[in-house]
Parts: sequence; C-alpha cells; structure tokens
Amino acid sequence: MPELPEVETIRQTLEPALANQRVDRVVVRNGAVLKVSPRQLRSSMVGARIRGLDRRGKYLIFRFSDFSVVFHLGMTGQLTLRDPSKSDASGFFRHEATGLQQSRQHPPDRHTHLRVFLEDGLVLQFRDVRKFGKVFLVPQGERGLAEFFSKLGLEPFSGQFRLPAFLEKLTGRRAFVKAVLLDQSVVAGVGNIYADEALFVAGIHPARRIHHVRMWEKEALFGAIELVLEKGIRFGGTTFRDYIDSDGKRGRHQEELFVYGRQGQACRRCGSELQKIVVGQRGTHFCPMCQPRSGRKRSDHFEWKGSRIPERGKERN
DNA sequence: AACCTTCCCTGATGGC
DNA sequence: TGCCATCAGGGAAGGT
Repeated sequence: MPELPEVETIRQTLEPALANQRVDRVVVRNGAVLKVSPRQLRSSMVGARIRGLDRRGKYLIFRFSDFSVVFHLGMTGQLTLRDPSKSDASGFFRHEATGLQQSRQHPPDRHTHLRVFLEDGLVLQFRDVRKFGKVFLVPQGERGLAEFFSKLGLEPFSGQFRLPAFLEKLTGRRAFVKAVLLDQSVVAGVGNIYADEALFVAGIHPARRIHHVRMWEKEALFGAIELVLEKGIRFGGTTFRDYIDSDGKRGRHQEELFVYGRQGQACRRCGSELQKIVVGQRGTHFCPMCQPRSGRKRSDHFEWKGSRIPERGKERN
C-alpha cells in the first residue's frame, strides 16, 4: 500500500515529466473514485497548466494556478505515465510483501479510471483495482488546501515534526500504540508497513497501550518514525519506481524491511523468529525478543545509527 | 473526545 | 477443474 515513502517516490519521479505541462484532455472511465464530478474536473483541468507536485502525508497534490487536484492512492492506486508512441509492456508485476501491483507503461484497462492527456503527448493514468483511491478537486491554492488537510497530523520532515508536538498528540490517548501510529491525525503518512518498522526500531511491542509506553520509549519512537520513512524514501519506496524510470531499475526497500511481511523468518537483529498477530484489525509484524510485551528495560535500550541494525552485544553507543 | 466496528472493493488463495 | 468462502487493508461513517 502506498504510504509516505511510496507517494514521495511517485512525486519525485512524476514531477520532472509533468511540471509546467498543459492539460489537453481528461478522460474518465469510472467516476467511482472521483470526489468531484467528471464534468467539473474536466472544465477545471483542460487548458490549465500543472505548476508543480506536492505531497502531504499520503496525499499527492497536483498544483494548478487556481486549484489543486489531490490524489489518495488508497490500497492499490497507481499513477503512471504512458507514452503512446512507445510500445506497451505486457503484464503486471506483483510485489510480494505489499501485494501492490506495479506495471511498466501499460495500456488503459478496466481499472484505469482516469487519464490526463498532456500537451507533449504523455498520458498520466490513474489505475486502482480496489477503488479505495480518491481524487479531489480543491479550490484556490493555499486556503483550500489548508482547510482540506486541517485534520491531518504532523508532517514528517517538516518544521512541525518535533518531539514536543508529537508527545502532545499522544496525550489523553489509551489505544494500542500501533493503532495510534496508523491514525493520520497524529503523524501523517505512516501506514501498516512503516508503523511495524518504526515499532521494531523503537523496540516497542505493537499491542502495548500508548499511555503505558514510557517517555524514553516515545522519544525513541519519534526518532524511529523519521528513520524508517527516510529509509523508505532512500530506497525508492517499495513499488512504483521501476515502471516510471525508463531504465527499469527496481526499488530495493522490500529487501531492507526489518519485520513487515517477514513472519516466520529470523529477526535481522537478534535472530528470533518474527511473529504476525492482529492488532486493531490490522496484520502486525514484530520480534518477540526485541519488542517484549512488558517493554524493554531502559538499560537495554539502544540507539540506531542511520538504518544500520545494531548487532547483538554491540548495541550500546 | 476517543475508541471500536463495519463497510467499501477485487484479486489471490485455500479447502473440498 | 471449478466453486465458494475468506482475507487483505486506508479511511470514512456510525455507534458507544
């Protein structure tokens, strides 16, 4: 599922191809994913120029002069470019850990709900098998966007992502720490993969209640969130990279995951068998040794340097 | 207000 | 081989 690092990767790879291009034509196949009428979307976009691509949490923002078109990719949403003058790739590839389908340049099919034709001939295609994705038309630049995102939580890598603000968001809450991480009004952009990864890095059992998590653990969690998101972006996210790049390079993040999708395999840090449980209706992966239910002792806490995994016995810094 | 459950949707998977 | 039940999961909605 596209989370912050995947959406950021998409943003980075799409922006150079789309910035300052004029929209020539908009074709809607299935309006189910649109939170605006096809007619209104067309009349706004056609003839207008894409000024740039921004991101907020898991939302991708196409900024025009007088409005923005905002995408949420849901579970299976894809935004891809197709050059009709080049031959299409055949078939789809399925990512083992995330289940996300990815494709190289592909012809529109019954899941391709929206196509945006650009002045240089490229076509931006929105494809979403499960239709959990959404497309919004947000009026008038900053004011509209500020209102649109008013309930969204702290934005990682921004000036607002600071420890005191994070702690403030946690006060008064008693839910599972995993559920709190998935709550987009706390930290924007963390989904199931990166929640599990962050809890592993912080050494916190996902089914502990947030109000029982110690202050030093919350501090570790704060740092862990930024660490795993940064790492996800650095490895190009888990999915969309290679069909956007023409050289076919694959993202490598799936090979770097600590716990997500690795149940039954050995913990990269201690070698224990990783487990999968259900927490708050979500599949949850963790290491029973590194993330004990009762919490780690502070003296056993370890600092992470970058994304390197501290080895056992060498974990104190 | 915070929390929990249900629902949306479709392809993959497993049992028989 | 075919058929059906089950599962995955982000976020909105509705109930407590």
